[in-house]
Amino acid sequence: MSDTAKVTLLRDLPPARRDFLLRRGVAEIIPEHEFTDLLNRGTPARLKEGFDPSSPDIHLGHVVGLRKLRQLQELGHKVILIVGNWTARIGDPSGQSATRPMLTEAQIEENAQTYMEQFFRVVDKDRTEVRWQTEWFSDFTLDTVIRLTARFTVAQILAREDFNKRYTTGNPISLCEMLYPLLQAYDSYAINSDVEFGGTDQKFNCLLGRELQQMMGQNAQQVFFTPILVGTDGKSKMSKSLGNYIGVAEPPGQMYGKVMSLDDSLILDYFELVTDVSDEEMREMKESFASGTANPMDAKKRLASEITSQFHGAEEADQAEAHFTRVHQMHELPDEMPEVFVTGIPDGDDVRVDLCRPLVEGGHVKSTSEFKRLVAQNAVEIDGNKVGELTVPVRDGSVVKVGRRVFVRVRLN
RNA sequence: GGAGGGGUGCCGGAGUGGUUAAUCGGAGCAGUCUGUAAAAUUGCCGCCCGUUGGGCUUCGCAGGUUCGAAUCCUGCCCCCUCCA
Repeated sequence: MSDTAKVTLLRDLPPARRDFLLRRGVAEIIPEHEFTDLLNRGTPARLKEGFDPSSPDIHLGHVVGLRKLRQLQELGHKVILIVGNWTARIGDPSGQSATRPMLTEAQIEENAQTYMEQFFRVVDKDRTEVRWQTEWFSDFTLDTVIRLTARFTVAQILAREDFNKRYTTGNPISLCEMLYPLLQAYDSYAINSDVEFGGTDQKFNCLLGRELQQMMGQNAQQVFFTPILVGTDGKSKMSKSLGNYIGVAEPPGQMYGKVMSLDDSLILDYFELVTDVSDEEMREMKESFASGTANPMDAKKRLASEITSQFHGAEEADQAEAHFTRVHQMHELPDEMPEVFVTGIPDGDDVRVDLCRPLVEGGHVKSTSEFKRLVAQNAVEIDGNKVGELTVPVRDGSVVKVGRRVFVRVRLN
């Protein structure tokens, strides 16, 4: 590990850039003056980010912090990615519903690989050190655990807001869960972290890391909090369990579409947290929305395009936009669509076919019942005409539209 | 160890013998409308069937009572609260 890598000092950056780094998409830096000192030190800082490989998908909510890591890497700093394969194995017992099945090592390994693949779509792999928790937790003895837990008090742990709320409302908290912040704190010690990154909801865990490091004779890490991104429901934090997320691995069309379905009120937040669009531009947008001189839809298309191109490149983003404009705004057919092969009974110029089975088998419709419902709801069109029955006349090349998003071209066998 | 409460569909949460495939809310899907896969509004929302009807499988698990059970009985598993 060499510290000889070139590091760009914070004070050498143009003020605008410095400001962008320290203000844009930042909730809080603790303590801020130490952080700026660190960035002026001239040697690579060790920036810690951890994850549990219990679920492999990264979404835009994570991206807020990952973008910061990336920006700091560009100055020459180093990211230490911690794979929480030990904490994931213990399993997070939160949630009153039945015991969560323990992940096998193979599953954890698989999740971790997927996660990292997605992680490195934002963060520079060459400036990242990947460390697995097993490195330090595997040979922990009961003795070590006791000595670790002896450093903290129940009151300290209960000070954490969510524990506190659960405790006072009589909801269960398992001992295991109380151990969780300690383990995360220990990670900071194990890798000698300079700064830990996380959303504001990680405040307690990260600050505990500071304390533990100090107790154990290390420099206390600083903590860099990024704001919580609101999910596609417009209300709650973006999270996988709530299903209100936009994943970084989603196909471009879907990603673009999901952004377009965001509530207008979220547009500026998203610009701020997950794009590089300048503050001035954002200010202009805000004014134009207020004065009614601009259509939020146009800003949202810009947003969707910015986000999509970050993960899929400009070309894919343009295609996604073209598709969106064409299909959802102009109500025309997409350029490309999957094909289904059918056989049917000749009927004049047409052929009568039962579309249900091929569509279900092709995965375009969930079930037969679902298809029937759709037909009954006037949601199925063939070549632009609504159909009200299950067996329908088609010809080779006919386009079947099911609902708003599914387009399929019919091929006769 | 003692006392009490509870396990319902993707989630939350009603329902305590029949008209309940199961109120309601959220999520999801669809129609209309539109400035967009926004908003609003209406409908759908277990699976299957040549389908204004029929079949099958659902209310922790396994049996039982009954013409009939998510609802009653027995056993088992799991969760929570309080006391110790």
